[in-house]
Amino acid sequence: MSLPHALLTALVERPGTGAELARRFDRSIGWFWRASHQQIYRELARLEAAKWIRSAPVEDARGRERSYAVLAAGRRELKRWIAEIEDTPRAVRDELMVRLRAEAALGPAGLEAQVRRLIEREEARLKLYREHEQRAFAGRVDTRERRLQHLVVTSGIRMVSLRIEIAKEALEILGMEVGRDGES
Amino acid sequence: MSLPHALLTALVERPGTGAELARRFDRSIGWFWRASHQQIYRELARLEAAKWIRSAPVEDARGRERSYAVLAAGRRELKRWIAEIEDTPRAVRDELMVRLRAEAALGPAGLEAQVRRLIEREEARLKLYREHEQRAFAGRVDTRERRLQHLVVTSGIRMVSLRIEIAKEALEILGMEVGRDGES
DNA sequence: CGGGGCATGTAACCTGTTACATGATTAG
DNA sequence: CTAATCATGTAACAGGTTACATGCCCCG
Repeated sequence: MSLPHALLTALVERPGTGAELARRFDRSIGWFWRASHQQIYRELARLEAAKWIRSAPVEDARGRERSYAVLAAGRRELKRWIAEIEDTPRAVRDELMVRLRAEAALGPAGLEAQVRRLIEREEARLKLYREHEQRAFAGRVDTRERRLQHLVVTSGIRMVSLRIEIAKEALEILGMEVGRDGES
Repeated sequence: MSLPHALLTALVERPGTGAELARRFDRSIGWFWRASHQQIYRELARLEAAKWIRSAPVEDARGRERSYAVLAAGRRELKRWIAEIEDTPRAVRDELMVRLRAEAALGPAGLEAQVRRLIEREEARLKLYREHEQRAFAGRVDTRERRLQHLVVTSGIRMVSLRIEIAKEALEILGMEVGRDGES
C-alpha cells in the first residue's frame, strides 16, 4: 500500500494543505497514484497521529486551513519504505482489456464508441503530460534528482502513448465484419 | 467495477468450477484483472443470486465441486456492460513510480536492489506471456474474434516490455553518484 | 447580506486482502 | 492409515468510493 508514502513524498517535496495536495495529486503525483480528497484527509490524520507529519493552521487563512510538513520520523519511514521488499506483485486493472475479451466472446456489442471516447480522453491526458514535461524540464535534466523526476514524467507519457496505440488497433479490429478475414 | 464481468466473460468462454476459474485467472484473464480465490467464490455466489449464472454439482466430483455456467440474463448483462459508458477514468497504481519519486526527493535509499528484483519478476512474466502467445495463436489469427483475443495478449506483452524498459533506465540513473552529471 | 464556492471533514458502503476452517481426496 | 493437498468457503479488517455536512470566505 503506497498512499501514505505518496503523501509523504509530496510533503517532502513541499509542505502544503490538504486541498493543495489534492490539487497536486491531480497534476502530477496522482498520475501514478490517484487519491480522492476524502482519502487524502483521512490519511493525513493518520500520518499526524503516527507523528510522521505535523500540521499548523495557515496564517491569514480563510477557514480552518492547515498546512502539513514532514517530521524526521516521517523521512525515516519513507526512506525505509523505498527499499522495502515489495512482495505483492501489484493488482493489475485494465477494463479495456476485459471489455475486448468480452466482445470477442459475445460478438459485436457496441464497444467501438466506447473505445473512441477512451482515445479522446487519453489523448487529452497525453497533451497535458507533454505540456507538463515542457514546462517543468525544458532542457534541464542534469542532476540525479532531476533525471529521476524526468523519468517518472516520460514514463507516464510512454505508458499513455502505448494505451492509445493499442486502443487504435482495437478500433480497426472492432470495425471488421464478423466472419470476414480482413486479409483481402 | 469489472470483476463480475471478467468472470462472466470467462464463463462464456467456457463453463467451469471456482477453482478452475481461479487457475484461469492466473493464466490469462487475470493478466488484466487479478482476483484471489476468495473474491472469486464470493462473486460467483453473487452472480448466482442475481440469476446471471447457475451452478450444478460436478458429476463424479471429489468433494463439493460445482460447475458454473452463464444464463441468458448473464449474457444480456455482459453485452450491456461492454457498451456502458466508463466515466471513472480508472485508478492508476504504479508503486515503482512512487518509489522513484520518493528516492528523488530523499536521495539514495537503496532502491536499486528493489528494481533489480522487479526486473527479474517482470522478465519471468514476459517469458510466460510469450509462451502463451505461441501456444495459443501460432500463426492462426484469422477471425475477428481471434484478432481481438490476440490483441489482448500482445498488449500484455507490450505493456510488460515497456515496464521492463523503464525499470532498466531507472537502474542506470540510480547507479549515478549524487551531484554528478553523468554526461562526462 | 445572500448565494456560491472552497477547505475540511463524516458516514455508509463496497471491494480487496489476510488468516483461518472444513471436508474430501490422493500419495506415500 | 496418516499426511499433504485441494476445493470451497468464513470472518475480520483495511483501503477506496460516494454522498452528504459544515463553516468560512468572497462576489455581487
